[in-house]
Amino acid sequence: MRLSKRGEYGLRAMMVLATPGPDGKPAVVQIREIAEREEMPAKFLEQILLSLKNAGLLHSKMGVGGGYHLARPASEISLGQIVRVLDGPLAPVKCVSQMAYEPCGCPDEETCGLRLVMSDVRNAISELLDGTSLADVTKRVRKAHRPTLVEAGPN
Amino acid sequence: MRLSKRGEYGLRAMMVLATPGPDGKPAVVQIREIAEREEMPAKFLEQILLSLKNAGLLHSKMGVGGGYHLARPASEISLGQIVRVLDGPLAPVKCVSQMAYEPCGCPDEETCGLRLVMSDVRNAISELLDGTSLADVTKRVRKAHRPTLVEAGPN
DNA sequence: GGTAAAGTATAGTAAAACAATAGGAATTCA
DNA sequence: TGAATTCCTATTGTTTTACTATACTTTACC
Repeated sequence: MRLSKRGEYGLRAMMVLATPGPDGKPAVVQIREIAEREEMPAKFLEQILLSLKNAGLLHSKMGVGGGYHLARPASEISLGQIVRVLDGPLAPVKCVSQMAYEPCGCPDEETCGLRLVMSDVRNAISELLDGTSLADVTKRVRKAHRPTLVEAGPN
Repeated sequence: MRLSKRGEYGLRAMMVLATPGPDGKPAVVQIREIAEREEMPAKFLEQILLSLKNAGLLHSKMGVGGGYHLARPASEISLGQIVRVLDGPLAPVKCVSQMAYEPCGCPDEETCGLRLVMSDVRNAISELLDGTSLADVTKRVRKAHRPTLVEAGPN
C-alpha cells in the first residue's frame, strides 16, 4: 500500500505550485527551485513534472523566466488525479480498478470475498484522494500553522 | 497502492481456511489443496502460509493427515493483521505509519500537507482492514451468494 | 522400523519496477 | 548570440517481486 517516491515528489511539488505567491497570483516556479526547497533530485523531478504536464495538470514555459504553473485553479486539481498519473490506479487489485480493470481469475467476481473487501478499500481511498483538491490541502496546512484558538476559552 | 501477489494469495488462503467444513468444525487443509482450489503456485503458497504461521495467525500439523488451520476463531483475525504480515505497513508513507514510523524529512511534520492527507488515507484503510475479520468476509460472501430478495416486492 | 505424507527452512533466480542520472535538443528572452 | 530554462530519451544501478529448488524434520500408519 505504498506511495512511490515519484508520487510523493509529485504531490509535494504540486503543493508548492498550489501555494499562491505573496501577490496572490498563481505561482510560476522553476524545477530547480522546487527541487531545492523540497530536497529532491532535480533531474528526477524534471521527469515527474513533465508527466504531470503531459497529463494536462501543469502548464510550462521554456526559456529564461520560464517554469511551471498549475494548468487549472488549485481547487480543481484533486490529489487523486496526480497520484493516478504518477503511480497508476488507486485500486489495491486490478479487478476493482475503475481506470485499469482486469479480471482476477476468480470463478465469480460478484461473490469473491477479496473483491468485496478490496472494492471498499478502493472506494475509501478514492473518496479521500479524489475528494481532496490542492486548494483543500493548502487550506489545511494554513490551519495547522495557525490553529484556531477557539477551544482555549477565557480563564 | 497495490496489494502484492503474496498478500493476495495469503488473503485468499486465509479465507479458505476460514470457511468451516460441512461438519461446522474449523477446517484443516493442506497447502496443495488450497493451491489447487485457488490456482496459486504451491511452493510460493508454502512460504506464505509459513510466514502467517510464524506470525501466530495459523497453526499447523506436520505429517500424514496434517495441514493448516486458523490459530484463532475467524472472527478474531482481521484482514489488517494478515496484510501487515505479508505486505508490511498499511500506511502509504512511512511518516504516518503506526507500525513502522520513520521521519520523512519535512521540516515540520505537524504542518506537512502530504502527511495530513496520507494520514487520513492510512486511517481509512486501517479502519476497513482492521475492522473486517475473516468471519465478516465469509458472511458477506454467503450473503452475496444468496441475495436477500426483500427488495423485489409484490407485482 | 520403514515409508509416505505432510510441513520447515533457506537459498537462488529471472524479470520487473523503482529511483535516479546523463546528455543533448528545443525554446525563450535580453 | 548566449544564458536560462524546459523537453525528451536513453541508460544505469538497486530493490522488490514472484517464484523455484533443495534439503531437512516431523508424524501416522502398516
